[in-house]
Amino acid sequence: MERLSIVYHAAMSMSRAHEGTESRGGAAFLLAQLGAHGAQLFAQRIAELDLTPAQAGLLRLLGRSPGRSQRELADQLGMPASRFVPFADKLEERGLIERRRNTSDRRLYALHLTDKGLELLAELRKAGAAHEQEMCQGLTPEEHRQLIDLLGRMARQQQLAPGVHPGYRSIRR
Amino acid sequence: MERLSIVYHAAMSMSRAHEGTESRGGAAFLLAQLGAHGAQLFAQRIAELDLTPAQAGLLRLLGRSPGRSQRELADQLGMPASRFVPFADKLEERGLIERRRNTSDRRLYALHLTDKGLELLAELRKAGAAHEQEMCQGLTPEEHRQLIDLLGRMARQQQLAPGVHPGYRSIRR
DNA sequence: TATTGTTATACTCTATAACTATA
DNA sequence: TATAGTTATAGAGTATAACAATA
Repeated sequence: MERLSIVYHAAMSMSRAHEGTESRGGAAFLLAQLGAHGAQLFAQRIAELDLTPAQAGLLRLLGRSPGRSQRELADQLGMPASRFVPFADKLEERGLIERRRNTSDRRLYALHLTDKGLELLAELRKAGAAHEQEMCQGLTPEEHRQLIDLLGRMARQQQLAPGVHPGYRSIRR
Repeated sequence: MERLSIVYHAAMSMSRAHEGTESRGGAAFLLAQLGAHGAQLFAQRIAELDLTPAQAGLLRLLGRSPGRSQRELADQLGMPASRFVPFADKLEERGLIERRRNTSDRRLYALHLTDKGLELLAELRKAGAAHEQEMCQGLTPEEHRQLIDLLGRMARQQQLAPGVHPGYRSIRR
């Protein structure tokens, strides 16, 4: 594997020799650039579902672990509880999520997806798969796997929680 | 406080349980996650130089191509001209850049780095190199080259301009 | 008349903190 | 007394658009 990728890298360097040796910066800059670009594309894509990235994040979160309290969810999405309330209100008005009172501790709401919310989450996953294709269309399947491996290890090494990223705050609709 | 530690332990036990085979999402999600994370780290790092990411972007831009007009620069940084004025004002007050009237077309200002600005740009480049190291410390040198190659090709395929990324707008100080 | 740079204003976000109800 | 959820408010940040100077 290691030897193969070295050979591959050398081959690509040669094939790129024609196209000039433009410097696009280091990995960190490229990550920021591609990450922001991809987030923009994804935001545009899910706008067709009338969703913002933060709303999509909440739907995904509820799909994986339903019944969480608003405060837990707000923390995980990186927003203050006071902002979470009107944020959840909109989704509730659209019939995508519902608040259920916790019977043992009546201060807490447990948030759940409705059937309609589940359907939209399925649409969202299709959009995510299409987005992945769009972003990685320049890579071979093997390179695609390689990239996911490298990025996954970096994410773990940076102690990033799987499935939650700190950029929801800054992406506008 | 109590709540935070519960969340923390839950997250840690999750990531430990699935270590190795944990799904961290596709490449697009990892790019967004790592890009946002890296941008945050970088913002913290250059805050020691009393710079925001957007300010750093302008200094780098002027380092590569001095003498541009404010409007050109505002467009490239993705901000309206009306916001660019007070933005450049601050850097001018700090003696990092200067506005020079274009003699042939007296409507235009040509923006240049001062000597002090050039010195700070050198510091900025050191910070950038250290940041690159911090982000990629989990990779071997060969893997690092591989990653830059893959990302660079993706960036070109997505028609992203080298050295400018669309995220300056959304990153806060 | 068009364009660069500038200023003013109105608007959107956002966080802080006060408030209620439950514990 | 402490916490979940909610509401109110004040402040920051922003874009829109009007303005002045020059072409």
